[in-house]
Amino acid sequence: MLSFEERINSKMNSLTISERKVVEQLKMHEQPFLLSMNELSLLSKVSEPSVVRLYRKLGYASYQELKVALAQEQVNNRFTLIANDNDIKDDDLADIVFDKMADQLATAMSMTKEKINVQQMEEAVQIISKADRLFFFGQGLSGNIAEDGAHKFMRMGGTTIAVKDPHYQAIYANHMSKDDVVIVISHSGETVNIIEVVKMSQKNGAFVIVITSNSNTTLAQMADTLLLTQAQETEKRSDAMVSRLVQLALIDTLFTRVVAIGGSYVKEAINRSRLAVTRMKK
Amino acid sequence: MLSFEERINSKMNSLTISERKVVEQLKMHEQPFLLSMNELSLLSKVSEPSVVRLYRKLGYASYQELKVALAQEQVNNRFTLIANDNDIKDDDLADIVFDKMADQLATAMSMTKEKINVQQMEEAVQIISKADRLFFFGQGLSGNIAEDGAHKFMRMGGTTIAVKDPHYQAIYANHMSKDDVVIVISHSGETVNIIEVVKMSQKNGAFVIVITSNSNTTLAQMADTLLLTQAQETEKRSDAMVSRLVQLALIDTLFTRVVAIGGSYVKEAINRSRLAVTRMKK
DNA sequence: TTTTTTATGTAGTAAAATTACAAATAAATT
DNA sequence: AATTTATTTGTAATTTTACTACATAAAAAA
Repeated sequence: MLSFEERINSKMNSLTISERKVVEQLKMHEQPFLLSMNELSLLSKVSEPSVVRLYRKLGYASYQELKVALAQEQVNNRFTLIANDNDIKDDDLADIVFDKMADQLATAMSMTKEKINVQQMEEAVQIISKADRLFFFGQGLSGNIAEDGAHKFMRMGGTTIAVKDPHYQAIYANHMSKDDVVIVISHSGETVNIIEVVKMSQKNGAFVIVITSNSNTTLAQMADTLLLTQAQETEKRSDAMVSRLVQLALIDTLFTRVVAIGGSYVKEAINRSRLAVTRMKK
Repeated sequence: MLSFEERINSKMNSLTISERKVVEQLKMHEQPFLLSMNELSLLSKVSEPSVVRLYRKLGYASYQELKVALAQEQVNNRFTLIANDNDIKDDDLADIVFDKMADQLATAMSMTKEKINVQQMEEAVQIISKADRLFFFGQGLSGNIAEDGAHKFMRMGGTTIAVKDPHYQAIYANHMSKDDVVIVISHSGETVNIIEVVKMSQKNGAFVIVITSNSNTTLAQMADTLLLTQAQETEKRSDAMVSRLVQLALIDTLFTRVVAIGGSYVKEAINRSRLAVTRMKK
């Protein structure tokens, strides 16, 4: 079903002057779907039949149909408007802050989804599944994400290690082999230590998956598989927070896929891990 | 603005038999916003004035207004329907998995937003701002969230400690004072250790903020400030992942607010922290 | 200039929404 | 049980809205 906007765009040059006046009013008005045909014709300074001819040209069977379409699309426009003014201000109270964050997160998630290369990602899933050892490398705040990821994959029963300390990362990198997989999390993508470590890991044959928020970085270029969060850099104060959440969601996605293709064996292993934790809590 | 559904629910018992027949038809019909009043009255087997009386009772000024509301909410219902089929299947490839996760996350975020008590949360922000020491308690996966939170608040320059080990938590709890604030993260809300630790902290006068996903838990009941993620338990495999992301977003919200009311002094402190990290990376 | 085409409006009609009021039903009072 | 009162519902008339047929005006083509 074509949207009002699309219909206008495709028919604009075949519209008469009077008809364009009506379009003008419809676009101008806050809530055009509340206007009667009479009101609309008065506002547009044209006759009612001109209004009729317009919506017929646009492919609506009745004035009601036009109004319904406008009402439904208004909802979408409203969402877009909110999403555009989602900069967090100092005098926004907690609920507003949270709401704006939700908006930014939703946007970031859909932008990230656009950038996903399914083939590459599924290939990465295969490689993780067959990996001898799985390393999560991250420093600072990204270190927490690394730990979170490791914590999850650990439950599958394989060798999974999170490394936050740059020296330890270097040591591990020096002893990698071709059956090892490294998942590197970096917000900036330019941390010198990490770049060195990745270089060394790859030299030793390890497969490197990079999760970062910018494709124009040294780290991104080196990746065997690159997982990008966000396509646009908006320089908002909350950007780092949001991209962190998206990074976690990406790791969750990897995990979900690895479990899915792993079959019953893997699922049982995870179940055993869960039971082990539950037992301990008693 | 109340939704049609909400209006019905709040007015249902004050509706007459004829009026309920109309509601019945509106709910039944695929596209009720395309019905004329005459059609609707015929379908409902009542007179037209009965239809008028119904929408007046529901607070709509005209039949057109009711139709517009129904048309707009139909869009939402459509989204909800899509959102309801977002169970992640084993044969969903990575991009689909990620997409469904984004959907679930968006739903969870908006459900959480509904549950936010602004006054209480802003009060918590004030208390955190004035706190002598700030503790983040969490075990297992929630421990990573605790560390993430601590990492962030730490940059403000105060005393901020993440504690993942139950024994350490117990020790800290025993030495709390009335100027201490504890933020407890727990998915289940029933972890025995954590409950004991919270009890002890409160006994010593500490203020306890609980972040969990269910209000019917022991931990939730004990909270001085309760931050709930999700209102509804759907028992999906991905629920834990999603609620973890929402928990992080809640902590980000707290942090954003604390920084906002802290003014220039706090912002400078954070800036110094950032520079310190940047310098180290060179 | 005349003819043809295109654009627009006038006036009337049909349909839809709304109102005033009365009939019917149910509840309360005597 | 009868009468009054209140509530619910519908009938019929009125107003408003959407739509149509046709005429006029303006523009383009012959």
